[in-house]
Amino acid sequence: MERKTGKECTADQQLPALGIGPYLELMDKTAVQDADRKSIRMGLVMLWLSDNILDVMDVDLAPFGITESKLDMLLLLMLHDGRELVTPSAIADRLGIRRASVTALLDWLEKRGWVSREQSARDRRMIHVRITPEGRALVDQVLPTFWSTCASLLDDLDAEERKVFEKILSKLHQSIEKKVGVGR
Amino acid sequence: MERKTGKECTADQQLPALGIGPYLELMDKTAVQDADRKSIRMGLVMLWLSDNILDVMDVDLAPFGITESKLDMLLLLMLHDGRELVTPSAIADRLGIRRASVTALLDWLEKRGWVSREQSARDRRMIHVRITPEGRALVDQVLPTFWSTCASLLDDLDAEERKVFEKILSKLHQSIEKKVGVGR
DNA sequence: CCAAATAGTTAGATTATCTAACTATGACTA
DNA sequence: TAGTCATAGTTAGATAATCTAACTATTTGG
Repeated sequence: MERKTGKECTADQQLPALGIGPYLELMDKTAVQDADRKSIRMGLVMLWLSDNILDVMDVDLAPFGITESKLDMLLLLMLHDGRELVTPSAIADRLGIRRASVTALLDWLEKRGWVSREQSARDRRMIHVRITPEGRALVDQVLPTFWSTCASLLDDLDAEERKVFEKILSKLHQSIEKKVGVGR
Repeated sequence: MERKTGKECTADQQLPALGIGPYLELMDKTAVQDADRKSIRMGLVMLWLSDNILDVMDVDLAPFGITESKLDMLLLLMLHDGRELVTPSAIADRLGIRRASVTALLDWLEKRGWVSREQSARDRRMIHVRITPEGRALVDQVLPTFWSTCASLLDDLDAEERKVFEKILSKLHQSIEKKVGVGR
């Protein structure tokens, strides 16, 4: 909980946010019903973990010159390649972002030659987006790291813990899906 | 796993990223050792949860016109108020961000009257940052929501599950702390 | 045939970061 | 004490990932 002081931070990367300590301290001062304390404490850890897990992935992907959002898009294209024609609108739907954001992402990926755009002949408003061989090569290169980073999140859990955690995770998944799903 | 299609997304808020489904599909196509599959799958869920947990908190804080980063800073100031003089450098250290970023955050908070800056008399290079009564009022107003959002993350877990999850969380906490701690 | 819907882009904004360079100021040393 | 070095904070300028609103084609349906 205590931050190491001393040596100056020289990182050239994004660093995670405030630890949990200060929050716990504040919670103890705040009038919170005793029964809730444990849940809150666990929620705080989950929040902290969330920040830092994303950070770990960011850092691991960085050497490949790609971010999670962009990898998401490439994977999506890879998955549909050959099978279906993918349009920016469809991508926006799938990724849950706006069409304008997709345009920006595609511009970036296209500039690097990882995706290509082609106007549809049937409906000239539409664009077909495809991953290029270079894009595919990049993904092939990144995936092993991606998988191993995913798996490494559980490194310190033993077999028994993994077993129970699996069930808990799936409950949490559903639970959060319900929450974020509201209003859509 | 499957996205609801149909109704157009009309949200005026940030939406979470690609679900897990596409990743699982890709994993199955990729040459991954069978033993790892389960860990990877769980890691993927953790990644998804991370994105979405932060999102839930963002959404819950939004009505107060504040974000987690800014709340972090206010809480830090609140905690030290009266006890210690807090400088931007110290804040940067505590939050793990650069001094320049602290300047930006403070500018924003100061503009709204939630913090104040005052030059130190003893060392005129230094600035003392304080939370204002208005800032304190804001925090008092936000905290109940913050706590309840934290606690609500565990809503769907029963007593038994919470008990085991607590241990798992603390292991994960340590484990990730070790990872992000490397190189600092 | 024309109005309305749809697809994609552009323009401009926000949030949260970063690095590098700059301005004071203080501290130590020759 | 003058000169150099270190420290504190800010500024300037960049990037990433988003958003909204307005715009341009193009298609569709009455």
